[in-house]
Amino acid sequence: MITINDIAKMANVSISTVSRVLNGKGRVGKEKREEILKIAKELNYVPNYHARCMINESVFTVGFITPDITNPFFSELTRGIEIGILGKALLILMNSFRDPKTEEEMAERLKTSGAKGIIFGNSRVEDSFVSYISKFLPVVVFDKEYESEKIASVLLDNSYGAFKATKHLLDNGCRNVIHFGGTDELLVSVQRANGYKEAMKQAGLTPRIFKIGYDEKAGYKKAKEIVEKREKVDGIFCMNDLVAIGAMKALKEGGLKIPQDVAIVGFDDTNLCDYVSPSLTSIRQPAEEMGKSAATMLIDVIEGRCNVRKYVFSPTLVVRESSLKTRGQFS
Amino acid sequence: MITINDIAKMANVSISTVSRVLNGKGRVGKEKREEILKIAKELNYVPNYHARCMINESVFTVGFITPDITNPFFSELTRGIEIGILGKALLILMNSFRDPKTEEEMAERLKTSGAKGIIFGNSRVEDSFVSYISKFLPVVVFDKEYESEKIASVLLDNSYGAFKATKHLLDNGCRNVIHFGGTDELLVSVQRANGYKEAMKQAGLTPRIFKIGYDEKAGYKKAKEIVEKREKVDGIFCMNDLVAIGAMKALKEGGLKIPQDVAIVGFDDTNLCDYVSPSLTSIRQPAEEMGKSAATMLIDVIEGRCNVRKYVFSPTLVVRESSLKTRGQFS
DNA sequence: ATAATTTGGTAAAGCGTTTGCTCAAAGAGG
DNA sequence: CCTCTTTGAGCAAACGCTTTACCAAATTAT
Repeated sequence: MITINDIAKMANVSISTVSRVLNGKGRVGKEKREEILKIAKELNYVPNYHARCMINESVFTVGFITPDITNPFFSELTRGIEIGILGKALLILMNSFRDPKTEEEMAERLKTSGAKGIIFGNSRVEDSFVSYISKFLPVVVFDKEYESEKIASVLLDNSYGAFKATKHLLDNGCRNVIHFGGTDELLVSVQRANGYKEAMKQAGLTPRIFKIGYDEKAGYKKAKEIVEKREKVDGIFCMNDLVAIGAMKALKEGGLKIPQDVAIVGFDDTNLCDYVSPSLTSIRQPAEEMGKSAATMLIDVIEGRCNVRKYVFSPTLVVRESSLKTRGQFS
Repeated sequence: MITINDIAKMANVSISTVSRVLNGKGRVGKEKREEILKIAKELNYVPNYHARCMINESVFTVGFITPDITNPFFSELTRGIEIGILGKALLILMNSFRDPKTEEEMAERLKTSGAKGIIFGNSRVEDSFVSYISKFLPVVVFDKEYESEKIASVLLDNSYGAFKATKHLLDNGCRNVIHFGGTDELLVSVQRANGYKEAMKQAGLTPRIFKIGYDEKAGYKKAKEIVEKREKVDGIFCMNDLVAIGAMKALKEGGLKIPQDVAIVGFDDTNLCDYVSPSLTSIRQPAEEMGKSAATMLIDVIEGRCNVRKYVFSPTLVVRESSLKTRGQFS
């Protein structure tokens, strides 16, 4: 590795002179300046990042722990975060595959690796761990709120979104609406299940919830089962778009028409919704915006401009073909 | 920030003793050891990463510059890379949105930020820039090969893949097969277009290539145009799955049946293929494997175990419904 | 001509860790 | 009782860089 010292020797000047030239500070004669610049270039000199960091902390890194980057919702979120921190920090991406143990290890890793902040995307880590890690560096958490001053949140009213989705199915003539949800360890799952239950209750119907998971495979598998058992189902509210897409495949394979036989609503409103057929009605989370907010909030805290501690976003219903039973029947 | 020095003062020992305790090296009396450990814990001490890096470079970072993390192919690739570097390094993810200027800036940024290596995912940076940056730190490039010893490659035989795809469409009875490709700046686009041309030529047909882009929108827009102009087209080979999915939507909206009226083949074999309808025939790139290879190759170079400089993967055709014209007609 | 200021440059003090060397005290062996 | 080894702990250098205090020469003002 070539250092500022090597350059100094070559140019027959002191290291401080070299440093001044390289940083454009102080006054150095023109000839020496150019000489030094030339040598630095020739030697492909790159200032040592870590040495630099020890003095002035210019560019730092923040970590984003995501359950599954393959899910378009999270990739959009990631993009938002990237935009939010642009120029301020570097983003370290980590994929936990939804394993809480892995998430903890990753956070620990970030902590010992000089990261200046962590964003938890929709994670299953225990509250106690979040509190613990927040003692060391600022934290932003998606979809979960904490007492502590040190922990910022980006929230979406999930139960309201789920309520809307379910209500929409009911309003469109569905009576036997079931819910494909995630596991109870994930708060988001619980909230969405609650919204669904509430809507069913208000309509005087009994909710049926299947806790199946978060991806296409899970949706496909369960829907397949339901088709084979010929269960009486005319609407499914899925906890996310991937599950919905998986379910749609199974239903179609079973010869059922969407939305005429079974209407479907997803969650997240990923860009896929437009491109599956029938296009998928979904509850929109403004992923990119949410990511951006998380990032700016984190940067603010890191740079000592602590103010906002919470962002709340509203879900909106985006109606597409997969849920329009009535119109579907007559068109 | 709390340092080893603070602990030393509190415990009335020298900093070297503290360091020894914390690192489990050297011999320190039991009482002092426990005292020091206790104080460190109470103070939430975290060793300064950068100071540490200046002495022994344990955990380092590598950067991955991806054109579009939203594309499932790249998120799978990313996952592969993550798996490949697990435990060795941290991954810094950067999204260039396919802008070569941005890509250069990002690489420069990584360079000055102490990253130990860079992976370029399917990028449009100029060769000269890759050569330049490879002087500073090891580089792995997807889909492009270089002379230099310092630049490793992960390759896929794109033109063969495209050839297979086109051949498959022709074998299934298509005559008017067109190609939705990317722009010429991206080598992958050129290679796939070439494979397509070759297959058409062998069949005695004239190729028609539209250079449209890389996402659903691009595919949708162009297909819409073609539908509206009522062009004579019975097969489309798309440069990637997203384009294919966009095209499928436009065709369906135009009342055309897939595959009966128009057969479609994509590229990448992302997990979406199974879930669109009709399911999408595609050319498989083993994304996760490729990512893993890139990562291990990079780590090998960084850690001085330089050996492999190139990985070549083979594309395979994965047949699904969207291309089976003949069978489609009779089933 | 002298004092005041500008200009060009050096030397040294950190930043937080790790580690080789030194040294004292304590225990073991003769 | 003296030497030899082991154990415990400190000093100081090193990692590569920035920054500040400081000095000398050159320029300008008085």
